[in-house]
Amino acid sequence: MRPEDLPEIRHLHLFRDMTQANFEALMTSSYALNFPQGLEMIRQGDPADFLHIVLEGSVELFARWGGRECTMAMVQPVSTFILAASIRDAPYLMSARTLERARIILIPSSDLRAMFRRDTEFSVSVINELAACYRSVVRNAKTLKLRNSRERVASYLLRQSILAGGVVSYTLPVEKRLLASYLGMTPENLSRTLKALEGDGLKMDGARVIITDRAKLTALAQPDKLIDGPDVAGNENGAGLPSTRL
Amino acid sequence: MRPEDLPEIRHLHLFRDMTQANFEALMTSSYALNFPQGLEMIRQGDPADFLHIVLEGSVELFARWGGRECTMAMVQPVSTFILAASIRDAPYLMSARTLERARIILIPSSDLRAMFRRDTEFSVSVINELAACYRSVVRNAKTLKLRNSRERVASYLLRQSILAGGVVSYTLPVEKRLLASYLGMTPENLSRTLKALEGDGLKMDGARVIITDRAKLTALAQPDKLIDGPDVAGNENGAGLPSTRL
DNA sequence: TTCCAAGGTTGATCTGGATCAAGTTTTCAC
DNA sequence: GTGAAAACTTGATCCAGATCAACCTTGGAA
Repeated sequence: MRPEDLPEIRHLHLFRDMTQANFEALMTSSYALNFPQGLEMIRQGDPADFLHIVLEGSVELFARWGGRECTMAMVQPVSTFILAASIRDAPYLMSARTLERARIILIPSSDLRAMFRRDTEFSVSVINELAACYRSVVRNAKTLKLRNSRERVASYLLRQSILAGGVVSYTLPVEKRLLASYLGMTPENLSRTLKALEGDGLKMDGARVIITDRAKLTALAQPDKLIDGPDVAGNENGAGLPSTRL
Repeated sequence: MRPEDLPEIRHLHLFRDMTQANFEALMTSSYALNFPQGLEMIRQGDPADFLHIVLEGSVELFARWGGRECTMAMVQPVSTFILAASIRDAPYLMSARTLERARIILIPSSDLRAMFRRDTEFSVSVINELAACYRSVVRNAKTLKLRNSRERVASYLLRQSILAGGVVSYTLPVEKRLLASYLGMTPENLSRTLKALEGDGLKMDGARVIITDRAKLTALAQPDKLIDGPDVAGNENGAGLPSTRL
């Protein structure tokens, strides 16, 4: 691991409050790996031997069943992922692959489990982190069950604009095919939906999003604190399924 | 609270490992309530002032958005629910109503948060519980995104049969309209789907499920450890979204 | 610079599941 | 027991979104 990696990790909510000694202990048993683009570094079903942290690049969490596959989340730096599996010493429920060249920290799950028995502040951080992850997936499930695809697209685009600081225009952080899968629809349908949203306050130019009439788009998306966030408690971004940042 | 309530609560994984003194402290600030059927005791968006435990009866967790509503989980005794919201001191993401007359324990969230700073074993239990809840919702999301409604119905019915001990015949634990909403479909569609599954190893008689050809039904449902469980680690049943027990 | 593969769009068609509208059965309050 | 409301079923129809197929666009790699 590079020395400059440490402050970035230490800055995460998960590791912020533990003692320096314990943090260093955890880091000495950890190591960093550089993965090429498109590498599947976690296969669902495998034992969760490591907690992962993305330092650079980005990662897709996805699920397979039978021949089908769907995107469950995209993880951007700096964030942890698959915390729950490491903690329960259980098989990964999702697979992970790099979306681009990525630098990943691996922390042995067993060290993690030993640590939160030793460091109370760390265990409190883990609790907060897990609770935040849980709420994040619940929000996700709510969107899937309560909204149709046009509403999911509109609320996603608005949320991204807000996360970027309320900007009127921004570039999609991920490929459209990936976004489509995340939103539970086909690429074709996303393409058509984006086009249909012109006239409802949206304009697309390639991967560029332009909100031409925020009021109109908002009326359609009906954003909701309890689905689109933000969560009240300071969640930061060390989350497993950061739907709000996707 | 009645004295006979205590052992039942103490038996939950969440409270099993804390010291007796701390358990008693937590219980003295808690109280029990009896709710009539159909009462909405939690409204999404309200502050999560209490952790809830169902001792008797059953509870539906559901979500609303705009005019729509959907069932997110059903909670059977003895289980906790809305743990994550209490811990984060955040608004409930879901509403809850009694499905029948129910006896509920309320534990003040603030006491809960204070307690896991004092009792390490308890904080470990909370961590395990939250991780289990998280994985439970992820499984749920996987079913919703990867399976069509027929597959969701078939795998649900098989899972129930297995949870009941691999029985060939059992009674649905909940009303069909509720089950339909939980499975993300309309009552009409559930009704038709159940009928269509006759000939694939299933026979319905009112609320009674009869598995006439397990192999055939299994081939159709393609049950998967990573969706339908059980989880490897001993999860018991003190979970927030116990999809495996619904 | 050119070429090719992958991503994206567009159109035509199909279909799973929703919706609407009657019935029928069950449940439960009186 | 009886009546009324709620749950459930069944049929007819509709539509959102999937699928299939063709084409265009973009971004690297040689």
